[in-house]
Amino acid sequence: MSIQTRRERERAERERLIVTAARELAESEGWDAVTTRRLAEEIEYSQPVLYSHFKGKDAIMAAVAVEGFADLAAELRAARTSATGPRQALADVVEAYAAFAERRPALYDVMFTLAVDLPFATLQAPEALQQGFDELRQAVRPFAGDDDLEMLTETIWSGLHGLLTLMRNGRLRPEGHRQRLAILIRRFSS
Amino acid sequence: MSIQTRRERERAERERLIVTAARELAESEGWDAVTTRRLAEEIEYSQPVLYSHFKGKDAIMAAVAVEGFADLAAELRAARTSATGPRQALADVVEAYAAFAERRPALYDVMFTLAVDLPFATLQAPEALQQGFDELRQAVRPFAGDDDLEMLTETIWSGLHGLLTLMRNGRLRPEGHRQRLAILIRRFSS
DNA sequence: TCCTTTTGCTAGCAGTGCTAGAAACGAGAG
DNA sequence: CTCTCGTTTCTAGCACTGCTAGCAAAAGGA
Repeated sequence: MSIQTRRERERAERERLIVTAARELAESEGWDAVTTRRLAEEIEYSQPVLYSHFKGKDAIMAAVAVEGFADLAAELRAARTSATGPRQALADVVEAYAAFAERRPALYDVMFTLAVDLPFATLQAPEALQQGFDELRQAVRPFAGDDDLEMLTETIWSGLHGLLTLMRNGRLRPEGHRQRLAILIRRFSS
Repeated sequence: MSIQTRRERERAERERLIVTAARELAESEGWDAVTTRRLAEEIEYSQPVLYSHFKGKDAIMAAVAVEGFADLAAELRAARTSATGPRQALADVVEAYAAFAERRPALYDVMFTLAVDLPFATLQAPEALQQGFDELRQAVRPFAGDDDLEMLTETIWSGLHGLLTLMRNGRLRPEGHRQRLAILIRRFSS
């Protein structure tokens, strides 16, 4: 029994090692630099070891994304709960979301832009993702008016996501970034 | 002189052939299927011929994108000019934009999502792109209010883009799609 | 007809994700 | 302490990617 559990523990540790290495490599050099060979070298094992833990590279990326959802949810929660008043809460949550996307672009990409095989807008979605969305929903609630809260939250989220991705891909001028964010918030909080 | 011009004409024709083949292949089987070998086979020339026309695969994709900008601009213009009244014009332009993105996802991706080496939010941007953006700007103008028209247009565009990309990547439930679009328009046209 | 220049091809490089089959390792039995 | 049997891990390789050097063929001019 003891030997078995030790092995399982070591296996779990190595799995975490893989996910962490993938995330760090992606964040420092971009996802293009995350090759199976490079990753294997980083964890000091040979390539096929990766495939004994994950079905393929996509599965590793998905695991990184799930890790990211937890981080994002925590930061959104902190922003919302420390704000004074509903108007400030919405602004702060939006600000925290934008800051996360700008500070960790590679992580953000795998969470929301790249095609990974994960359930999203369903009950099977990762719990951390649902918690993160819930933070945004709570911040939006006071401004829902006649609109359906779920739909409104999704729409604001989309607007935010669009602003951030178009900015980072060079489709929008950086100068207007903050002003556009302000317009988005103002139009959705009245 | 005549021989020279004939050669140039034939070269230009072949260049169009490459771009068209790339676009059609991408639209029918996705960008993953657009490999240089596959493309070469499609145009019935060998691989290196592609590199005598374009610097690399990215340049071919950029050329496809530019073609797409012209198509989109035409559709937006048609939508705007045939609408009755400013409110309808904005709704129709948004609708036309969404329809374009949904009908031609691969083309839309290379235009607005994938990283291609093209100037965007500057005077050096492709003319068709600027014309397309101008259609949206004209439709937004009546609703600018105190907001800067340019910024407001960019913000609406981003919202639209976010809704469409998150939808297509499975991050949003398809059921609410039209409702979310309606919320976006309503919040930005008052 | 011969020569020169342009044009397009064959073959190959270094890299990718992924996998089959061999080798090394570790745990228990004698 | 040694041997055997299952796991675990590695080496080597496949089929593919974008891209390019250098040779062969075609075309135009003398």
